[in-house]
Formats: sequence, C-alpha cells, structure tokens
Amino acid sequence: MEPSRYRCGMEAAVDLIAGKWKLLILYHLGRERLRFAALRRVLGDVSEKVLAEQLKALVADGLVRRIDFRTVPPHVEYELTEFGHDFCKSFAAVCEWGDRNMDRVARISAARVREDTRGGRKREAGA
Amino acid sequence: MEPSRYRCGMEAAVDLIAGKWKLLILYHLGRERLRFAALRRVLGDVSEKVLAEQLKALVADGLVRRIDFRTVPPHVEYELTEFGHDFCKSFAAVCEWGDRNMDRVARISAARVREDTRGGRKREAGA
DNA sequence: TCTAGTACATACAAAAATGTAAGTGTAAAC
DNA sequence: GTTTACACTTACATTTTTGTATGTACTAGA
Repeated sequence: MEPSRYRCGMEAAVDLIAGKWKLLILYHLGRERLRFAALRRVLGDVSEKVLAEQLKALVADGLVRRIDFRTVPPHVEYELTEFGHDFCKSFAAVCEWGDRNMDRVARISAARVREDTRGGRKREAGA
Repeated sequence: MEPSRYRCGMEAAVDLIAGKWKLLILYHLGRERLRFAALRRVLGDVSEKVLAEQLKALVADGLVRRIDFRTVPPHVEYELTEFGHDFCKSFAAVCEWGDRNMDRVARISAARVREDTRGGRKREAGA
C-alpha cells in the first residue's frame, strides 16, 4: 500500500506547490504574518474562495499555521511553520532570479498573449 | 499598453513554470539533453500530448531549445537555453530540499489522499 | 509482411482549477 | 440605523488543464 515515491526531490516539491497561488502565498507569509484579508490584498486578484482553499491545503500539509484569535468579528492570522519556513527559504534564489529577469519575463508573457490573440494558423495537409 | 507588471519576482517565476510538468521538464533537461521519448520516460506518466504542449510553450518562452535532426524517422532533441539554464539553477536549492524531505512529503501526500477518501473532518486549535 | 519505434497533431472527453455571487453573524464606525 | 469589515462557506458557472484514442510518414528489424 505504499503511496507513490518520488523519483526526485523536485517532484516532491512540486507536489506541495501545485497551482498558481501556493508559491506566492508561501512567499508572502515568509516575509510577514498576515491576516486573511491582508494576504488577499498582497496577492492581488485571488478570490476569497480560492484563497481559503489554498490556505486550508497549506495548513493541512503542515506548511502554514492558522492562528485564530476567536474574537468576533473574526481575527485570524497566518504564518509559516518551521517546515514552511525551511521550504520557503529554498525558493529564495528563484525569487531573486525573478526580480532580476522580471522585465524579460513580462515581455515573454506579453508575447504569449499576442500569439493567442492572433488566430492560431493551422495547416491542412491532407484531404 | 504596458502588460501587467509583476509585484515581485516570484510572480514572474510562477508565470513561467505554471502547471505540474514544466518544472520537472526543466529539471531533467538541466541535467542532460534529451529526446522526446526519453524525456517522457524520465517524467514517468505524462501523455505525449501534454508533453508536446509543454515543450512547445517552453520553447516559445525561450527556456528550451528544440534541435531537429531532420531525419526520417524523426530525431529531435531538447536542451535548455542559457536563459533556461540560469533559471533552472535558481531551483537547485528547491530540489535539494525535496531530496532531504522526500519521505515527509510522501507521508503528507498520502495523508491527503486518505482525507479525501474518508469524510473530511475539521478541527482547529487556537493560538 | 508485420511490428515497433520516432515525434508529434488532432478530435474529443474528463477532470481539476478557478472564478462569481451571494449568504453568515457580529460589532465598530459613520 | 445603515454601512463596512472580518473570515469565511456554499452553490454554481466557467476556464484551464490533463488524458485518451487515433492518425501520420517513414524505416529498421524480425
């Protein structure tokens, strides 16, 4: 009944950060402890539903800790666990790379959109 | 008409590796130049369609180079560009982290599946 | 001749991720 | 007393991603 063993560490890491928000969430929580609404603001355009789901998953995976002040109206903060911090640190170089190459990546991204906009040309080879 | 600017380098990086295969593809190509079928084998269970799509995107993004020997039957090899290599290097620490924590992550992943199978129960502990 | 292998493309189906809109209960600010 | 804010949840719709099956043009090997 052994679950899937990864072929390399990268597969394990990818398993934890799948999706387009988790890495960003970890990144921001790595810098400061944040409340739900504050986290949403720094992320830009996540819906509440998606953010709640992602956070729940990160908490379940042991990367993030949820701190509930049990007040009303609610006050909840999120922070990284030790495990989460350790993981997050391994992404420091990625973040720096992104900072250095931001403009280039933005151009790549923009070019991608342009490709999509023009109709993709398709060639009919045979009948 | 400036396209969206990223708020941080991490967003830019995420934009390039979105999906669950690209990071793995970059990782493997970072170690050796590979043919399509060989890459598929090291990745494990990608379908040809998906791999072809991902590779096309990576090539379009300038991270991977496609080398076509123009023979028949076809012989094509894929390798990282300089840009791709540079990016890939920034993930070295992530990979190492994954290697060190592989077992723990495997357990987390397994627990996730079990949760899904049984009815999910929720309990929270205060601060 | 039949099979297997190469590197894909294409039509289609299914699954997963994401988004939208509304609701919940309370309380402080206006 | 109405609005705003908090941290969500739920139902639902849409988008994106992933997978399946098949076809292509060709050749080397059995």
